[in-house]
Amino acid sequence: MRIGELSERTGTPRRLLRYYEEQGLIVADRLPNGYRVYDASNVDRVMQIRGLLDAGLPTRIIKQILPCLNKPRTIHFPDATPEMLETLENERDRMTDRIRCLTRNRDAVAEYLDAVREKLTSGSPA
Amino acid sequence: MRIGELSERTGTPRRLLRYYEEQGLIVADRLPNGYRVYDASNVDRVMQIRGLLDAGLPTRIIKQILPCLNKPRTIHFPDATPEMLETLENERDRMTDRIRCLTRNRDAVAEYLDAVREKLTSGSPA
DNA sequence: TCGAACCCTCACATTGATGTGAAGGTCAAG
DNA sequence: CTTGACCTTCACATCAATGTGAGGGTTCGA
Repeated sequence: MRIGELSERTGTPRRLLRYYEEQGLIVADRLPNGYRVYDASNVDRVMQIRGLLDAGLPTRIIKQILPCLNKPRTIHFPDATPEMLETLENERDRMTDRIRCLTRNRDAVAEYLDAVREKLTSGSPA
Repeated sequence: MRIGELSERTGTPRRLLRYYEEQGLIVADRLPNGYRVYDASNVDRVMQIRGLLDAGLPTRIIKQILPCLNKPRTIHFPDATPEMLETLENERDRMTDRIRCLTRNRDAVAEYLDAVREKLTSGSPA
């Protein structure tokens, strides 16, 4: 598929697909005329990238951890340098922290919403 | 306390404390000479703001949800407009999505690290 | 052959969260 | 009174993730 279809399938502007490529997050083959071509695997890939971005990771980190997440079982250890492992461990811990923080605040918001809803249904009965 | 102490206690650059104030996330009293003064409650507040920011929420959303998270039990429903409630519900759901995504990826990273570690300890024994 | 719908690169603009520094006021201690 | 450590505002700089559009090629169907 070409960039337009990938864009539609992932809900991602073409501009960003090119940006992700520029940042080294995805690779695209080229047709003789220069058009980018993608296969189905790129859809998941882009989704994952978007998820990680939305989760707050910057592209330069995503670029580092992506290779580790690709082949779920065929993990080959490409270069696993000590620094890289350290980065990964730090990032894993940061993610855990984020999850905790997010969960705490999400629960607080949810609690508030529940309280409001209760108040509304009891306070001004239908 | 003045801005320097709050900065130290929260690990937040003064610049950002002023920025948060500018964005309406915190309020500061002023001494006659114009210096900002804070009380202890601001420490928690700032921590919470940082957590939410790090979780990926923009200041304009944080500004909206903060009033709901402040007085944990003394929830007063200041203005709880329908739009506001909708924003909150959307945000709660987005946070849930983020948590799911983050957790999935965190686990993948962790799994990778475990696999690498196992390989290392078995492959090249100490 | 023409137009529509693709695609390309290049490059400047914007937004949010920050860094950084200039120019200057305040205040306590030496 | 001066020095140093605070504080103030203002304003420009940066970085990542985006938007946007100009200028131009390709492909395909009417």
